[in-house]
Amino acid sequence: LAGLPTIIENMPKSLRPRNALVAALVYDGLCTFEFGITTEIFGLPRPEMGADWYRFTTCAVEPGPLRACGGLSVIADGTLDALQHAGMIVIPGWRGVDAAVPDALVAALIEAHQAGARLVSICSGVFVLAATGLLDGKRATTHWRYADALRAARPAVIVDPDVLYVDEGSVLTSAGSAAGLDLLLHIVRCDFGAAAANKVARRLVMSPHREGGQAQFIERPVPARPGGRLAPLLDAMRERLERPMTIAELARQAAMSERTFLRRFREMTGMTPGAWLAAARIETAKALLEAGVASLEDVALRSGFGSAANLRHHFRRTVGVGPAAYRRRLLVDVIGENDARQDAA
DNA sequence: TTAAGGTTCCGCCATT
DNA sequence: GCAATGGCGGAACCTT
Repeated sequence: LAGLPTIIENMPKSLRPRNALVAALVYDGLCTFEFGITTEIFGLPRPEMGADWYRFTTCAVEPGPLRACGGLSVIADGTLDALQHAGMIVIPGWRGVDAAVPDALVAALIEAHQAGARLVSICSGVFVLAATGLLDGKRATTHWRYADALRAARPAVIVDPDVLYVDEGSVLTSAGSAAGLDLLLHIVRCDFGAAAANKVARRLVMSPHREGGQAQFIERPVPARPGGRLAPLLDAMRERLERPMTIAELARQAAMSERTFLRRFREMTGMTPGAWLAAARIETAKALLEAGVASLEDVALRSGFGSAANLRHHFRRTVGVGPAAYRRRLLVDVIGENDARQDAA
């Protein structure tokens, strides 16, 4: 990543945001976490990203100091009038799924959208976006708990509760709270390329791209008696993924027969032990590849796949590309653009 | 990529 | 009578 500033400097204009000003909405009952991640991605000084990086401002929906979750008071930079200058408007979680959206806010968002602004909602912020009518006929997502409420509030919106975010071009929506980070990183990836998104993700100490949808985070009923017995074993399995584990050994540790262990495991996790181990090992392998571990044999041994051939087999089947291709893809988007332009020159 | 041996998973049924 | 458990056998999958 040493050459990142140069790469960004030479980046084609099509990859750059047309208008770098990001405006975050602030209102009474503001969700502090979602406002915070918006600030973290777009509001922190990042001189290493070059002069074209986002500029950040906040716009108050209502006058005066506003209350945010956690007892904070917030004074915004400007009012709704400032939205007309923004290239992107971020709407953190709204104060309630049934809370009315002020007419002035709806009008300001529609006007900004017509002027070319991208509208981005996190979690229940989608209810503000839906009120504008700009989501009608489009796919959108929100926290899985609010999916039915969104369908009821705006039947014309195609609600997909099983994804982390939906990009419909000029309107983008994300699932609950932390999925907002995935959407904001996706926006950075679209605007500045994969290497820039990876760099921001690394500074956040998070994965640059999470696979899978919300279903994996929806609570499953856990049987009170046997489920509790397996929880320590799952922790132990996570801590020694690099070692081979047999069903017989795991069942013995859980003090159950193999047959009962398989039943209890599926009830608790929704997966078989083999599938659970494979998924956990794939995530470990991805982290090792992203961290720059050199040989695939080493990645395979440290993630528990035993051999590079076995790692390739599972990785390709789960992720869709081989581990080497996955590692290359972390940088190829931006560097490839740069190389192609140099070739053309 | 393929093949073969080993392992896992699950339906079924008997037992507790 | 019901629910939980455990063994068996075969198909599917994994590993080398």
